[in-house]
Amino acid sequence: MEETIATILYGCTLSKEMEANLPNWANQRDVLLSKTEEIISVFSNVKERLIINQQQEVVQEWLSNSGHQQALELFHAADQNMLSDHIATGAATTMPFTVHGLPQESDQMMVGDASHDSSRVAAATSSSSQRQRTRCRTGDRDRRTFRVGAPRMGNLELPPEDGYTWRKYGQKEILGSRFPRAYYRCTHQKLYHCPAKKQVQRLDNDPYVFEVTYRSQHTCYMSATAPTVPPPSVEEITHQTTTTLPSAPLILAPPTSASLSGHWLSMDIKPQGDQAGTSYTTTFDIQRDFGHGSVGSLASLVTAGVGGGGGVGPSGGRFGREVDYQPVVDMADAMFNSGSSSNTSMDKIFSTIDDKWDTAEKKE
DNA sequence: ATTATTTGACCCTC
DNA sequence: GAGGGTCAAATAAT
Repeated sequence: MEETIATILYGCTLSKEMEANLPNWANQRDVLLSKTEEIISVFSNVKERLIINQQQEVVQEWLSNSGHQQALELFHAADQNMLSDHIATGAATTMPFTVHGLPQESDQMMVGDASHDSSRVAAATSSSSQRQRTRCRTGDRDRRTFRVGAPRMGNLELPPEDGYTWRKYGQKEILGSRFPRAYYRCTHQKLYHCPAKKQVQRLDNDPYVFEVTYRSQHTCYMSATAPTVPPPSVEEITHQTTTTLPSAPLILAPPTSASLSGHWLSMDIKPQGDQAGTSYTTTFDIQRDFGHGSVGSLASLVTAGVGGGGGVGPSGGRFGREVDYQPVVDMADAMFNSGSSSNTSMDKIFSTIDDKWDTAEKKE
């Protein structure tokens, strides 16, 4: 932990250096890019360390408390990339932690039609054998479906956060499902024309599991509410998405620090439109990010707008009012995973940017 | 006053 | 026409 703190302090030093030299560097894009990437790198490192610690603690605590020998085996299996077998045999039911990761394109690619997704989901969530109609709406082409565990304590209605702020715009009873389906869109839809949406539905046969379907990509990388480490919760490990174009490139890859910083530095936040025709089916298993390997997957996924496996609900919302964008604050915010974004010196530095954005927004 | 949620109605696709 | 998805007015929370 000491090493982590030291890394944080180093990152703070770099940030202060940037703050102090900002007037000089303002016109030196390359320098800004370089420095920003350095800072991002440092804080990404910090974040990974923290995530590792948290996940390990949660897993160990749960295992020690529950005495689930099967889960213990599962955990080790995950560590050895053997989880698919467990899932296939039904062993992987619930795990008290959230695991996000990148699907491997080679992992059990399933050829399917996006339009069949809802049918499949409905069929899976309904005990009845009622056959659902196939649909293929325009927006169905970019869908990624995850199963996310609901918290076992507290408000069972709310799956864990996924780091984004969503605004609920609808709810509908679904034929053959006991529970209604909730529809969410990105809170920043207006500001950034962010097309991201998600649907959340509780499984019929397991009310503790939500099926979350993400549609379209986030174009608002600078979330006002920074990506957060989901609380310890049960998360279905099977992730399923559908594809009409098996050869379509996966867009689940997390943004590189360069790509992210590119967005952040340039403030070039433009609608990227739907990734038309890029929906896909991928079934993949728990990621092997515990204790080793690439641990930044969670943060990366969330940051990338991929919808890293879960979360629902009126996050932000009335419990966390939307704030004006403070790009660099958010950047640091995201890196720190804090969610608070005020009272920093960065505010002053970028207040002009805020003003400009506010003005632009009011013009609309 | 502002922003989010709820919910019935409407639209779109099959 | 059926059913899923979205809109938008009403309502609630802050």
